[in-house]
Amino acid sequence: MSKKVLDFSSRIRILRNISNPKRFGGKQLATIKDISQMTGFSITTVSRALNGYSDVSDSTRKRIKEVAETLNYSPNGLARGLVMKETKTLGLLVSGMTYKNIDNNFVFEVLCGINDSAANSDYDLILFSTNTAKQKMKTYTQLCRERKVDGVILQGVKTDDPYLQEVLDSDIPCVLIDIPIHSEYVGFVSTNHKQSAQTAVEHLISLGHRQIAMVNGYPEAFVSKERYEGYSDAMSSAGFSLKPEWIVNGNFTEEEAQQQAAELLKAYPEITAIFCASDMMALGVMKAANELGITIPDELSVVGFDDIPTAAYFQPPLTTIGQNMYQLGHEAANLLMGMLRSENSPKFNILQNELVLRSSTAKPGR
Amino acid sequence: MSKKVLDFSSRIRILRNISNPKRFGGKQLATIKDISQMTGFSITTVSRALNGYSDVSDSTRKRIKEVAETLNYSPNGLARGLVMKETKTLGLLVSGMTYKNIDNNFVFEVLCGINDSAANSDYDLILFSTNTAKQKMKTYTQLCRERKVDGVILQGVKTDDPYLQEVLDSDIPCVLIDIPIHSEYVGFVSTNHKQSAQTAVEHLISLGHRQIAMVNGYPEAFVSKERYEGYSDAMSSAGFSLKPEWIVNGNFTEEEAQQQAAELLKAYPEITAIFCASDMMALGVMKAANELGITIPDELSVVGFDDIPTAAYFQPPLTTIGQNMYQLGHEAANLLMGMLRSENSPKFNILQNELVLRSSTAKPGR
DNA sequence: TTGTATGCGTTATCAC
DNA sequence: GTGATAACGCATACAA
Repeated sequence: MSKKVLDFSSRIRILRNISNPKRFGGKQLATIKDISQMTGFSITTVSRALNGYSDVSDSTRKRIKEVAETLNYSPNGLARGLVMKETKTLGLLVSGMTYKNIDNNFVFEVLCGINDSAANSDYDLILFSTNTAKQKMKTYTQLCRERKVDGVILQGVKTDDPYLQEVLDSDIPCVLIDIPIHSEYVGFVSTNHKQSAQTAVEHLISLGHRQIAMVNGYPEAFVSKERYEGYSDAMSSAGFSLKPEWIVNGNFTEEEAQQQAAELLKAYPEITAIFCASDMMALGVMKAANELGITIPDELSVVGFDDIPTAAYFQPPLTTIGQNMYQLGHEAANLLMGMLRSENSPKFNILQNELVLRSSTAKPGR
Repeated sequence: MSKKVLDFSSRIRILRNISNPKRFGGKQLATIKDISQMTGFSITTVSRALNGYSDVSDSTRKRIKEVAETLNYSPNGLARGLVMKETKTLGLLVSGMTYKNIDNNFVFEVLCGINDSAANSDYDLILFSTNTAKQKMKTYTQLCRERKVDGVILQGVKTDDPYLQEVLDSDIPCVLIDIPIHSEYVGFVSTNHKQSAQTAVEHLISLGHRQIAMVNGYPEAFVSKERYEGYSDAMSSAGFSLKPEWIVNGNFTEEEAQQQAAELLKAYPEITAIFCASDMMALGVMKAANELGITIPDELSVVGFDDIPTAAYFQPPLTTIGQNMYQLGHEAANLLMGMLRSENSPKFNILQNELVLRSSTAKPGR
């Protein structure tokens, strides 16, 4: 029995050398086993020496580290992850990383924030590259479990995404961006959308505007709901009645916003200001106004949301609500890593936006 | 002997249930072993059934798939990678994913292209989050080997980066963006920088300009060398002498370009046009001109490079060389995956840029 | 301080 | 068509 085993294993060993089977990086990489053989110490000792355990003599450690160096040893993260139950990777499930979103810095800024945060830790990021076709095969949860990420950040998923609930129900630590849910394994980051919207509208009101319309994103989005509430609160507080027909959805795209705004401005020429739920939609509104011969800000004031880099270059430069997306990503990653570190670390964080005054708003004229 | 083994293993098993040790996702995840036990088939059969091997009966496969479904089974990518020598992940070593680069869509577009390409395959992306501090500890090669990526895309690394050579020397399949090196394991993608620069300058010449300066990036960058050559070729071909003092480096930043341009324009008021190696630097140049009371394009023509989204909103809108960064990323990923698939797949790809005419260039006036 | 033995979850080889 | 079993590279409980 014992003999047979030896025979078999040695046969394998020979085969392995002869046939040079497929292996990582093409050629054979050094393992702790190799170091063990070269130094004469057991793989246990090698492992502990390399991992900085105290119960190994200085001379041994020195020798082992030397050999590791000369062999150009790198630990195998897969093997380590397999036994450690921890991979030091964060999953990123980010919508909007596709061709048509290229003009939208939003996602990139968040990404930079996450990346910078991870760079200061020992985590790497894994970007789940999925499209609608692939999504049908694997749920978000499956992606995370196969890759064994320690936690995941979700950005741009819709509140009614069927897979979202599955992630929330799972026990994968998770941080949501702009979806306010927190529980044992779930946290979130967001900004004060409602209050910011209110501030934006109050700014218009303080300028003397009374006839203020709104171009929102789409109703299912959490941020749209919040921004709408801010708008309506500001209007109500000022004693103005809400006109449902003055609130349209531009689906966060420039084109739809332009079209919606054109109809709005034609049907209700009394409108003197429009609050938009994104800068790109504000751009659409400005284009619509332009085509109708309405000058901004003299005849129409426009406020955006986001403060994308381009907003400062619009004609006229756009007054908008500035969101610090970089910080949002940064906080998201920090929050997640905190959750991974301890049970009772904070589960959410709400950042404050600020009104950026430029030249697209003025007193109502004409 | 045999008995002792059993004793020990069962002790472990008990311990494992009692102490509920740390495990992925908090709770126990189903493995093929569990499926094996529930169905009564061996783990070998389960593995083959799940992986679609033909030598398993239909009824068996059906049963196994059923149980896998109810157990909510997901394969463990770590274990699989360990034995398969393949992880289906591509590494991304991208510089410029940090706070100060937020305004630069360049990186994001490349990323989108890579991401979209990966989305149509079975690869995921791993973003190595490194900073200067961490870089001192681990080389790019070490990062790749630890994570066992199948290949890596390098973007924004400098030609003189000490770690670059190490990656090239390693046997990790690798695609470089804008560094023209190819060998057995190395490929690259780039655009026709030199010819595009030439085209840009020829455009200025055809407008009647003779006194054309250049604001370049920094000398070590491959793209800067190429763009300089395009500039000098165009000048030489037109019979104009090159004035070294008219060629300055703005280090690809708006600020430095602005400063350099200011000095240039003050020292040589005869200059009627400036070719810039990036749009952000062109913006700096335009600001410098503005401050000196030089109007664009009447008194000074400016051409940029990149065609970032904002360029169309500059005042005046910027004439520039349009690079399709999305496509660049897309091709990079495709190239790499092709190399992973077969030995003799193409190793490089050079995309064509195009001149985008806007309003920052005109006939020399004054 | 060091070594032995076992397991992490999967695939591959071989025998039946 | 199915099942033992070795192996991937590493970490760890325990014995020595």
